[in-house]
Amino acid sequence: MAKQGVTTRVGQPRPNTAGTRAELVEAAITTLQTEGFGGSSARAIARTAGCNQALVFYHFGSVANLLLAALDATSERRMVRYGEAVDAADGLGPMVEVAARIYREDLDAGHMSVLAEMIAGSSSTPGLGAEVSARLEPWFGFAEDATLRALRGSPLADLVPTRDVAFAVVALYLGIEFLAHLDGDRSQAESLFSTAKRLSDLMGLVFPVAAHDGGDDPR
Amino acid sequence: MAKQGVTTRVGQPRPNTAGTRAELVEAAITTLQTEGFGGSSARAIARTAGCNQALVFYHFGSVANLLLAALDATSERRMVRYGEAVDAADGLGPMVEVAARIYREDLDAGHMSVLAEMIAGSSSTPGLGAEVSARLEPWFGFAEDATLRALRGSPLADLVPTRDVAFAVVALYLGIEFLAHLDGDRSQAESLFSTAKRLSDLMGLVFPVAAHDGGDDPR
DNA sequence: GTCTATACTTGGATAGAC
DNA sequence: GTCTATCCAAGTATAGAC
Repeated sequence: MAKQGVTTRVGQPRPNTAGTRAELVEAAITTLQTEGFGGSSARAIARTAGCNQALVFYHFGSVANLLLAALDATSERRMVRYGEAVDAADGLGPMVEVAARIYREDLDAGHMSVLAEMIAGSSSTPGLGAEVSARLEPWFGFAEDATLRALRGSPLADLVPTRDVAFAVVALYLGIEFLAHLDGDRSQAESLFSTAKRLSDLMGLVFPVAAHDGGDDPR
Repeated sequence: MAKQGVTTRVGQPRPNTAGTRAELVEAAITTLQTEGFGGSSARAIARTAGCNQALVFYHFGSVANLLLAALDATSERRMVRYGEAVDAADGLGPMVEVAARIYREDLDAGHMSVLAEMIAGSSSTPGLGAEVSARLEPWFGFAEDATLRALRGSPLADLVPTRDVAFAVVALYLGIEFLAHLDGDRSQAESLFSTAKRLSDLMGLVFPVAAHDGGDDPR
């Protein structure tokens, strides 16, 4: 029925080109970013990957599984990258700067996008919530570590429960991502980060770091 | 085809019972809450409303329009309610208490749920983002007003740009809603609010309020 | 205004040829 | 492993009877 028989490459099976599986994962990532969770069907992802729709089910069993694999892939990459950035930051001011840099880099790379879409889709897909939740756990740990690093040596460290701060930070990042994506406007987030920077500098004056030389308390 | 002809009430048109339109809006709200954006089809909503699927299109033209009407309905209700609560709060501590109370009440009533689902669905539905974004605008204004009220009379008022705080507050609420809904766990949010309360009390000691008699604006 | 019936589309998933 | 073909379910939307 379909016009074929001519020498088109369409319809020709490509034998095991390195890894269709990996290509599908990459395609799932970009499809989640551009079309959202609702637009990430097996057909849409396969189109992006340049392969057949049936391969989604052959390699992953279901669309949801492929999407989770996509989330795993970006998560691992970003976790490594952010770990380095955070390790290089000491104190509140530098950590806020790192946070802003991570935000920008992440917005471009789109990891938060992937995460946000998976969270968004979890409300409508039975069982997905638990899977996504489990994959979110390391990020709370990461944020808690960053919080400890940011407050180390400051009297604030004893006043604020790092677990709560970590939760708030993750929630805030998530909320910012949703809002920024909603109207494509980054400026509000940028403004917020620059204000945060200014306030953290101010905080550094009120609560000087104890660890270094004698910045003794003004009492 | 379907067995009919007997005296079942099924299949009998209910003439203009007060307002099917309003019933559909209510059904859309509960469907968004229980099934999420992806599960809120015309059929699902009509089932909840106990009426026919075709009525969605007769009354609203499209599913998206009905969902937007649902968002409008909850938004208006909650805006009135929160306005009263915020008007009764003066100073940082009381405002944080109000924020926590609003959070709990809202989680039960499910307005944030509806908003979150609409934001979630906006990534996949062309044109929806702009509509939702416009409906979010009043909430930024509301948060900004609450921020002004919370900081009135404190030296912090001159240090903190209220617009940035408002943006952060909305983003944080949104993020918390998504996270709480993901695994059905409220405890992290509760912990965060109680920590916020403790810190705001502490802040009240560091930056004491200048003048305050509960009446007209303290200058 | 409300219902039934239906046309049309898209998507998940499987069977089987290559 | 990859593709074609196909089945089936669910959704949007419209036409027309009541």
